[in-house]
Amino acid sequence: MTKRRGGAGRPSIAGIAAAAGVSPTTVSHALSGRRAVSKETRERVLAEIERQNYRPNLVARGLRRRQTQSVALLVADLANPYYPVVARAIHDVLAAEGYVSFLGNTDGDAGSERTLLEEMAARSVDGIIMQPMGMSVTDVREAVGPAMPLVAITNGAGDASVDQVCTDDAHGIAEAVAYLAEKGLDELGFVGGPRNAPPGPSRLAAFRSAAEEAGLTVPPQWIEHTSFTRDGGATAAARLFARAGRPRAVLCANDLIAIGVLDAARRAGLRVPEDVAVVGFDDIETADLVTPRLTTVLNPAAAVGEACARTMLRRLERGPRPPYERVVLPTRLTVRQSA
Amino acid sequence: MTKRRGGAGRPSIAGIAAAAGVSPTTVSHALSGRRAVSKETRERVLAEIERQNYRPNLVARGLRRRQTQSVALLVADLANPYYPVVARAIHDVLAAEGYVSFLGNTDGDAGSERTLLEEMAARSVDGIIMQPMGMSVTDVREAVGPAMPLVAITNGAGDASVDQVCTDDAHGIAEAVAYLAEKGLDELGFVGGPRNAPPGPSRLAAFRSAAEEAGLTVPPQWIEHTSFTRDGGATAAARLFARAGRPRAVLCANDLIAIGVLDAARRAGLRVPEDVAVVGFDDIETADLVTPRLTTVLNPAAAVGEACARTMLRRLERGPRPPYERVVLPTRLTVRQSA
DNA sequence: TTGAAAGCGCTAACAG
DNA sequence: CTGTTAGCGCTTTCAA
Repeated sequence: MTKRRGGAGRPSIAGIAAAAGVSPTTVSHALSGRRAVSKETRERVLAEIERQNYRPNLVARGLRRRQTQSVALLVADLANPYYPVVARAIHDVLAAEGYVSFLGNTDGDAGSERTLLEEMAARSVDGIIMQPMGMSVTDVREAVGPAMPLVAITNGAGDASVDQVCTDDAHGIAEAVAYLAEKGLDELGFVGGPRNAPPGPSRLAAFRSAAEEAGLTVPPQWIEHTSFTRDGGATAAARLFARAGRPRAVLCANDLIAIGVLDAARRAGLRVPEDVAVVGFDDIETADLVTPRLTTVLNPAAAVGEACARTMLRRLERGPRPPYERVVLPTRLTVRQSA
Repeated sequence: MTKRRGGAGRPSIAGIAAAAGVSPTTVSHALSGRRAVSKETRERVLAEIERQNYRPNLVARGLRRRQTQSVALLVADLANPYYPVVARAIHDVLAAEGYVSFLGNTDGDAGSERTLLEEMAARSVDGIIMQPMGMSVTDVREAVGPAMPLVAITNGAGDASVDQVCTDDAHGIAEAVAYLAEKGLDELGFVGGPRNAPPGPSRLAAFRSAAEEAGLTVPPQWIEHTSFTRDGGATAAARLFARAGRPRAVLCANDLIAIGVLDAARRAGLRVPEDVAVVGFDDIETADLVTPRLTTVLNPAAAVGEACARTMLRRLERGPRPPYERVVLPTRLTVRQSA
């Protein structure tokens, strides 16, 4: 049924206007509703649009209107099961409001982050949602300029000129430490993420202060750093378990690491939780499927995504002026079997 | 450091041209290299670009060049762990070639698929990669017109005017059936996906013919249909296990379903694999983490993504003329504990 | 090696 | 209620 014009591509507004005997302006307004159009005219126009199967060229519209109805979503690693859930929630909320999403994978690397940020800015996206890993929130703001709507997924403090959605990681971690302490497991280790990439340091800091709060001392050799992966966790835990004297419980900066720790424990012949208790962070779907079922801190991924999208929509409506929002989402301990 | 122009937004090519004392044309060519520019002129232009921190407006460029260096990726459900892996691979390959990805979530629904397809076409993406679920491959081609580069992720036959990347599901399923038959497990059940959505029917068909090949008869009541989710699998398997007489082994149309079947078996007090063997499909990361570890057919997600991206790149280079490609990727049985 | 002019397809300002 | 004109920021003829 599709009608094609002479040699060129899709039908354009000019073709519709000519065929309907009106000006392009009128076609535009019949479509957008931004100006009154008489019923008969509108019907004639819409009929012609239907006949030619016309769809407005959104690139041209974007150039003219100076807004593209698009949002960039920059994540560290889409293959990490936490992000797809966030991404899906963001996508769904945004799509319902007529926005389309660009997806960018940064690998948590500052260089890639900067490149993608510039790329997206050059594409005139209406906003950017990202979890800065290599860059600081302030860096990000500087990179995209003061006018770009920006929602950062963070964890903890920071008050740059950016809207933030953050999870109260410290609360869940404190809950976990208190839970372990109460069980008499007062020799705690921690397998954290990379030394400098969020949310590694902040979760470690939360762990330290929770341990202190609980009156526990944590020897430095029981704190390991690794990547946010299963293999990373396994390797780090292998080091931990190889030492003379090992912790009775290990908290991990995310579930993938924790699953790796379970691997290492199995290989080292340690029973979980009898010989060593393991607590994860995130509560990805897999956490409930491993053996033993993973006790972990629930990080509400879908809620984070939804909050990001809604915060972005509000910002898009309000324009770039302060004040900036800060949405804090709770985390809480989910007790299963591993601790 | 960022320089901003008078009242408006980002610096434009005109501003650079004026400041460098050349025409916009020359700036454009200094940037694109599509025409020779004298060394001195180029350096002057580039210096000015640097000074003003100019980045070309890609929306304007896209309108003019009639290509946007963007590709749409339409998946059924990003939260299904299979897709993030595909998406990441696609993203990485495409990004390396200077393409950016739009992400769309269709929920496997024909309406959403059509809407997103039109949206992406209206945005003049250079190509679309999708796994059609509600729509047929032919429908998709019709919806976007003959000129749109299109790579479909499919499973099995079909030769519409579309490039296809498909996995040889039948092979892996045949392997699984043969493996079970050899073990003497000749009473087979199947928990398939939705009746009409790919890859449900094709995997069921593959199962049927493999069973026939192996000389096994499969009673109709041992074939269940459900959604591609853990809950769906659990519900379907509960029905299966509630019947008088149940299969000795159950093949599933994907791993999520299989994990649901494990749930149901546990609830029904059935041991896996002793009372009932379970085989999944996809080999998502979780398959190796559940208890018992899931025997499943490996569906090479990252390879699928990479093949999609490379096929798209070739198509982008060659233009819309036939012939169309068909890349077939192997699947194979991965034996663990559940069967 | 460079520039002027035209125009991608749309919408907004202005005018009636 | 409708049309004319101008131009978003870029690239591409065409001409020098």
